[in-house]
This record gives sequence, structure tokens and C-alpha cells, in this order.
Amino acid sequence: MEAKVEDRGGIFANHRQPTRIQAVNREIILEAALEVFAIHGFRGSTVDQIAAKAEMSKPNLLYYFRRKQDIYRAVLEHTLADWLAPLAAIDPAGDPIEELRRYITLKLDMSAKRPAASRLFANEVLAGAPVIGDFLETRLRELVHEKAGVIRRWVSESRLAPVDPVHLIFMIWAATQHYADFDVQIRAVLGSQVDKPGFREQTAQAVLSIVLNGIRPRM
Amino acid sequence: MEAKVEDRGGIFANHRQPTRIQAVNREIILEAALEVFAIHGFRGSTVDQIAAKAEMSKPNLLYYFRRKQDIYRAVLEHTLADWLAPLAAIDPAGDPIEELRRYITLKLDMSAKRPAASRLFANEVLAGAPVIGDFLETRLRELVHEKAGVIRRWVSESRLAPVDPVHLIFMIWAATQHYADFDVQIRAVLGSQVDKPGFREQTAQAVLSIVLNGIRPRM
DNA sequence: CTCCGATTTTACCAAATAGTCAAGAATCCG
DNA sequence: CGGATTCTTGACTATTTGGTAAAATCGGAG
Repeated sequence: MEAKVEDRGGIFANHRQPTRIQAVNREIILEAALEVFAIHGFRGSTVDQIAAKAEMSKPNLLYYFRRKQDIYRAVLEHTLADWLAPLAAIDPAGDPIEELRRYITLKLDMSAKRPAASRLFANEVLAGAPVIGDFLETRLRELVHEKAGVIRRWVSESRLAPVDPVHLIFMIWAATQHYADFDVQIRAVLGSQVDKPGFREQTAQAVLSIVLNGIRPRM
Repeated sequence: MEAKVEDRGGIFANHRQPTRIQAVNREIILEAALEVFAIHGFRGSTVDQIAAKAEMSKPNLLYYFRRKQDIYRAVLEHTLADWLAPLAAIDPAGDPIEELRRYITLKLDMSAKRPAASRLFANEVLAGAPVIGDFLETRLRELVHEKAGVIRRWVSESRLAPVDPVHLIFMIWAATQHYADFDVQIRAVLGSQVDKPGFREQTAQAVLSIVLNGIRPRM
């Protein structure tokens, strides 16, 4: 049979090669949507806002993504892999301190370079993770347990101080994403200092120093 | 003259003693609103949702708070002081490690007992802190700088390892509030374990161990 | 150039939502 | 009790919002 499934459904969710215009406009929409959803979450954002930010009429935007939910899902998928990559990159064969130093640095870099991505996830999780809930319970869970196993081995080999690996991962997420998610608060406290050139290095240095050495004085 | 300013404006924003019914219903509304705003933020929440959760008709709810914004502001004010109290309680005359241990423990307790308050602030800050922006730039900023001064002194007295005090405060906020704000994610990773009796102690132990001692192995 | 599908726009609609109003019900106080 | 006040509700309005329909325009292959 092998029906030639020239399946209807417009340009959406089909297998046709996207035109150049489609590729460009979808990208524009996803960027605009990321900014909007990152600030107000799914329910608090409007299609009009996204259309305005994309400099596109609302019906035109809905030509590329039929429904608000479709945009939201696309933005999340578009960002999820990148966001998780640094954790996946922890090398079981590497030096524990160096691997964690690199992980923390990478996460801080991402918070600085793509804060909207972090805020998007924060909003999604705050709302109860209605869309990425499954992902969290499967792939994220597996990845965390895998890397926790690596850290646990490092501890058992006395290459790290005794520490609960999962809580360590949580703390690294918290500390690094905080700089993206609570940027407004950090700016309120630190002012323009945040935009000075050395700030990111200073932040990385502080976070690394605490996580690696703690704050208890060493004699 | 001394006009008897029996100022109009119903029961709102006036100086009259609230009736018992008013006190009770306002409290019910604030609790319901906290739950709702904590999940979806200001824009993503609806008055109907709040009314439903408060088991009250919408017009009745709006009899107590004329506008959605008024409820939101009231909830924020109602929660702000409590949320900041632990930081204010850090005692410059106390033992540094003990003071910070107590601070972290208190913040973790609040995250566990009043997660909605944490999520409410997270949503507000993610949205750009449109309501509490002023507060952040004044009272919070002052408080942080004051306590940062205390920590800085502790460091200079070698009672703490060298650490940037403001980043230390940020990290403590991040690590503790993470357990409230990202509860769904933590449950996805850890499952029912989160509800077991010892979990809070285990969390506190892990966070304290990392912040106080770091993860670098000590010989 | 010309045609045809791809893209964009104009004009809509229905549902959701914030907020109003006036009348009815409950409560308080003398 | 009885009247004044407080509280509650049903019915309503104006606006916002997600989404649709169809006509107009564009752009690229032949």
C-alpha cells in the first residue's frame, strides 16, 4: 500500500521541507515567545504580546503556530536540550573538582547568556510543570540519578567530601539559575555593578569558592 | 473646622475598625489568593479562581478588595515581613557559623512550611518585580548591605573563610528557596521520598554541609 | 511573464475576564 | 422587636483574548 501520505494539515506538523520564510519566521516567533513566556509564564502571556514582539500580525503568527500552546511547547522543546547539556557533560572519568568546577561555570554562563531560558523553566515549574512534567519524571530523573551515582563514587573514593549528591546537584542548579531568575532582585541589591565587566567572574569565583571550600575558616 | 472625615470609600482603606466578618473573610481571601498567585503569578491568575478557592462569589470577594491588584498587593505585604525576618535576625554579636547555620535552617523551615510565599515572590520577581521593586531597592538593599557588613567583619576577623558576603547571601536564598519554588522538579527527581519524615533534616544537613564545609575533600 | 501555492492581512467571533450595580439577606444594636 | 448597617448575590457590561475565515498579496518555478 505505502500510501503517499501527502497529509493535510497545512505547514504544521507535517513532513514537508520548510521554506526559507518558514524557517526564518518560526525562529523569530520562538525568540519573541521565549522573551514573553519567560516573564509572565504561559497563562500570563498573550498571543498579541508575542506577535507584537515578533513584529508580526496575530493571524500571521497563528499561521505558523495554530495555538498558543503550540508556541509554548515549541519554545520549551527548543530550549530543554541546551539547558540540560552541561549536566550530561559531566565526565565520570574526569577529576571531580575540575568536573564540578566546569559544570558550575557552564551553568553560570548559560544563566548570563540565556537568562530567558532559565526564567521560562522557572515559570513552568512554578506553574506545576504541566508541560514538562513527564520529561522531569523520566529523562531528567534518570540523568540526575546517573550523575548522582558518579558523584557518589567520587565520594566513596574520597575524592570529594561526604555529601549527598542529589542535594549537591540541586544546590548547583539553585545557585546558578538564581542569577538569571532573580536578576531583578540582584540588580536591586547590587545596582549597576551587575553590568560591569568583571561581575560574572566575581560571581563564578564566589559560587565556586563556597561550593568547593565552604565558608568555615581553614586554619 | 476639623471636619469629621467620615470618609467615603466603603470599608476599604479607611480607618474604621473591621468587623469580625471582615477580619475573617479578608483572611480567607488572602490565603486563597496566596495559593493562586503563587502558582500562576499576577497576570496568570483570575479573580474567579481566587473566589472559587475562597468559596465565595466573585462580587462578594470584590466587596472586600475592589480590584485584583488590591488583593495582590495585600497578599504581598502580608507575606513580605515574615519572609525577610530571618535575615534581619542575624546577630552581629553571635558566633558566625552558628548564626549562618540558624539562618539557613530558618529559611529551609520557611520554604517547607510556607512554600506558597516563596513561589509568590519568585513569580513577582520573574515578572520584573512590578509591585515590590521599590521595596527591593530600598529596604531589602539596605538590609542586605547591613548584614553583608557583618559577614565582612567576620571574614576580616578570620572567623569565616574569605567569601563575598553578598554572593553568600544570594546563595543561601537560592539554595533554600529552591526547595519551595522547584518543589515539583524535586519531587520528579526524588519521588515520594520528599514526603518522608526525615527529608527536611536530610536536606538541611546537606545544604549546611556544603555551605559550611564545601565539597573539597579534607584530609 | 504567468500561474499556483505560500504568506499576509482585514474583519470577524465566542469565550473569558475584571469589574459594576442594585436588590435581597443577614447581622448588629438600641 | 425594628431600623440601620453590613454582607451577599444574580444579572449585567466592557474589554481582552484566543482563534477563524476568506480575501488579498507575494514569490518562485517553469
